Amino acid sequence: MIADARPLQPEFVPGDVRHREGEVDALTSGLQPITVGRKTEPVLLHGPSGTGKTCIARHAVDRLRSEVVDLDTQYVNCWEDYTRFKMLYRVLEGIDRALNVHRQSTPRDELVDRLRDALDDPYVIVLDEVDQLEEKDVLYDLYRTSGLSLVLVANREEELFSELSERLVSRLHTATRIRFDRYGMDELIGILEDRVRWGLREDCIDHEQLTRIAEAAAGDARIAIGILRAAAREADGRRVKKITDDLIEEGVPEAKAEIRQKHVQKLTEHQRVLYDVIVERGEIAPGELYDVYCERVDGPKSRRMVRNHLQKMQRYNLVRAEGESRSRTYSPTS
DNA sequence: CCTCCACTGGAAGATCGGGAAG
DNA sequence: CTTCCCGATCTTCCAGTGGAGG
Repeated sequence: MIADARPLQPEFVPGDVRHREGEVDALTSGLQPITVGRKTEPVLLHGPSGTGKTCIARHAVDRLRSEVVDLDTQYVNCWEDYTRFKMLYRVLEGIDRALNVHRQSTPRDELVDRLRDALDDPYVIVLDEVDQLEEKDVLYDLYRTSGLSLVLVANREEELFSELSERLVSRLHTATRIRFDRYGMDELIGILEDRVRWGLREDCIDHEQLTRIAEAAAGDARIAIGILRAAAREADGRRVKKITDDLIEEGVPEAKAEIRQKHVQKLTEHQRVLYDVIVERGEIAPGELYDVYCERVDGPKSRRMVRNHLQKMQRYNLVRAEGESRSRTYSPTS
């Protein structure tokens, strides 16, 4: 059934992006100055997840690189590299200047200095999930670096700006902002059709089934593709030739579980224990959660640290917190 | 209404680990 | 070798919040 698995992968960037022509044009013209060797004002892409922000950022940058000689580019996911140090390290990696910085004990601004010294060619950085950055001020350091062009990707614009310092907000005022809305049904089906054509053998899925997937995905292309991938994989496993409604129905929770599983793997031992307890109990009060956690673990951390862990798991969308202060309970996200 | 107290999240400072400088 | 430095992690302290119960 699966002829080519790549178009079904979440990271896949199609050579030609569907239904986002306007956004692509806006981004391309925002990056226009680079083609004549100048740096650009930052471009901010914002909108819900699965609306193509990352995809289009990568697509536009790829295309730019084919037009401009000596253009350096780098993609950084700030969810994974969320500290100042890690993020800057990745940025330096993009121009091969990360060598010899394997140490953490690099003087505070050495990384920024090194970046400024090293830049002679124009450099475009895509900062994905930029709202996950712990220390947003590092954006200001990047902003002030000449020759550096920033493409920022965030879920919610207002939330991002509320966490930025005064000077950054005023700087980013001039930024090109491009808003992404959820895909409509027809758009989502169109995206799925492409992936089916590129990735699956012919006639293994009908328009009706694609419609079902699009419905279940609620405008989120990443989930839609995830469902398609899960269903196709399962069909291969069972050696059937067609994707049926049953397979899609099973694919829905699997696609969501897959995203969750990725995050669970990144948890530390202590975080994992907390997560397991919350999943077992379904819903649990903070005090009880802490008691159970202490019983299960050698050398339990302080309550405060546990709260940090719980916050992190909320960011990862693994755990939901409901209520304030005394009435707070934690539960797993379904 | 008032008081109690479990709970939250910010701030400050202690501690650890690893690499650099002396 | 020791000392210093830095980021990461963790603890301690605390003001603020809001439900429970006089």
